[in-house]
Amino acid sequence: MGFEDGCNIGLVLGLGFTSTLETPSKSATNQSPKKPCLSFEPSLTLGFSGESYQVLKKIDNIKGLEESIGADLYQQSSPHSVSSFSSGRVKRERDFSSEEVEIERISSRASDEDEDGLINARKKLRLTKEQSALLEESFKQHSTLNPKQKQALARQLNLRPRQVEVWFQNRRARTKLKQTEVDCEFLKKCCETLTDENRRLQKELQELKALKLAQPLYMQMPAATLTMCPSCERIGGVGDSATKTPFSMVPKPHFYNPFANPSAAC
DNA sequence: CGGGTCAAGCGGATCA
DNA sequence: TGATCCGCTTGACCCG
Repeated sequence: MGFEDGCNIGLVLGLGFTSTLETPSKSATNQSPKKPCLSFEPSLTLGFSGESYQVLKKIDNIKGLEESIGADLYQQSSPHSVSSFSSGRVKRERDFSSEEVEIERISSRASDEDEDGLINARKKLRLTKEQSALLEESFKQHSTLNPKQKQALARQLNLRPRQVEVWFQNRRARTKLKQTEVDCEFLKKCCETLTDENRRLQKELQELKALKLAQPLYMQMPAATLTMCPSCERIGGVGDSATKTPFSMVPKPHFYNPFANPSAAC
């Protein structure tokens, strides 16, 4: 990655992020408090495709079936019934309550056979605009759901609770991925800045070294130990440089030219 | 046809 | 021990 290439400068970066994360309100959820809610809000857009239209049509077609089964099996009418794609894989029944398993069992009956007579064809569910919008709205309020919220949302959206749960999981994953990309870009810029700074300091060091070689021998001492004034040849202490000594340590690694700073204090 | 998107499955970790 | 989360992956679908 380019980031690693750019960092090959012998510097150590220590960076943290605080401003991009915000703690979600826990009042309406019983989820783990350790989860940060990212303020980043990538937009999700779902276009209407022919498939979506088909899904809606199929939903309409099974409305009557839903009513005949009963209100407690509301999910049966959900798009899942059109997209109940077990695809031959082992069903993950531990994610379902007994009610959900029953719903799954019944809905599979309605979905495993489509009009083409295909059995167990895994079809991809595309959420409608309305479903996505409502899920997004709910996600803005809290990025995790407690079981009651999940149930309510599923009922509202005509989806299975499991589908709502999956949508939230994938949504969190997308948010995290997006935030990681943002962090990566930020670190790249930091790395570039530090590279430039390092280059500048190296150049300054070279200039200092060249200047030092050009000086007379008695001046070729480290600035930190240079305590004798070259003009009056008085020895000054290191500790009281602010008041008495003609030479003092430079607090910052800025260019120090002894010729431009003659022993005016003498 | 290849790559992107996204719903969903699976396995492991964590927690009450 | 069950519920839930996350990371990784799969597979269907869409698009240029």
